[in-house]
Amino acid sequence: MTQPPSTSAPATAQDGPLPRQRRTYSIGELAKMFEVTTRTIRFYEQEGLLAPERRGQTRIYDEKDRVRLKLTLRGKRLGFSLAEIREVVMMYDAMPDGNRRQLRRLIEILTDKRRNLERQLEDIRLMQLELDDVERRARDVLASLGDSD
Amino acid sequence: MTQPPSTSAPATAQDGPLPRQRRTYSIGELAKMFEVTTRTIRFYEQEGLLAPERRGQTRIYDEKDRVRLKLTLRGKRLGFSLAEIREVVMMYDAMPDGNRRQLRRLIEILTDKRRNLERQLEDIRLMQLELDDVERRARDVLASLGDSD
DNA sequence: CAAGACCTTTACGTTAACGTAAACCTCGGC
DNA sequence: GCCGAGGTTTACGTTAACGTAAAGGTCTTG
Repeated sequence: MTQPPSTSAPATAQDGPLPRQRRTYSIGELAKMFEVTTRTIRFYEQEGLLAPERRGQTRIYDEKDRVRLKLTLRGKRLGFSLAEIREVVMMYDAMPDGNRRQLRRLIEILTDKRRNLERQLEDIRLMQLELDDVERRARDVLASLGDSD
Repeated sequence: MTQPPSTSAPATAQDGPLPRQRRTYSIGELAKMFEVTTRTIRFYEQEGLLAPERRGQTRIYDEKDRVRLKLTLRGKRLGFSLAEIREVVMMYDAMPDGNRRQLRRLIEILTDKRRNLERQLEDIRLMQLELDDVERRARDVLASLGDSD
């Protein structure tokens, strides 16, 4: 790295409503932090999951962006598509001035996701049992191999 | 369906080692059973995850095949690739006459998968908290909307 | 024997989620 | 002044996991 990890300019006295820790990040920093490529991060922006500020051409990410990315990647690990993730994220953002219909729709989606997670929990439980079984057998065979081969 | 659900011919007296329930399935039956297309099932075979017998041209699936398919689909729901699933499945099959190196490798893979599952468990827990939070906020906003709108 | 219902193979099409390459800008340090 | 480490856009390539015809075989039921 050529520059020290980017921090914003020290807050002056008359700054806004106490921006407690106004740390910012470059795209490269985030990439290393989450072990993804910069391409991935730019792609997520293109897909409407991130919207960093710009200093000239350069993207500047703040805390909110970092959290977004974290949640996005977590969703991915759970097998959600970017479209699904965006659906929730965008509705969350639009929530304050959402109308009844939108809010009910959001709650509906959330319920659905939750059902999904419950099923995954069960799947994991079953899968763990399977793995236990396979490993036990493998160890048995290994032991029975004794000192031959 | 034109034919009744396929069952094998009634076992004759001198049959093998007591095939307790020798039920068989057509590709269409399995497809309905698991809510996938026949294309998917044929694709899994092509990828080396299934190997049904043939009666002429037609595929005949037995209990073992059905379980395989079930496990495969469960793996998919957990975000495993077909390649990963095949890796475990094939090693499992090759286990009895596997050498030490293969067995150790299998156990290694299993440990890795298990780590994966643990992480998913944590991800799910966190994701559930997020969803709870979002839903709570949504309900708050909805309530605050009172009778307006 | 014709119509369905089911099966088969072959093969090209599609989508999501990036990878990869080219060509360029820009800043700080030697 | 230029070099290297970062950043940028544009655009074509790739992979997994199927979807979607098209063209044909087999059986049974009216």
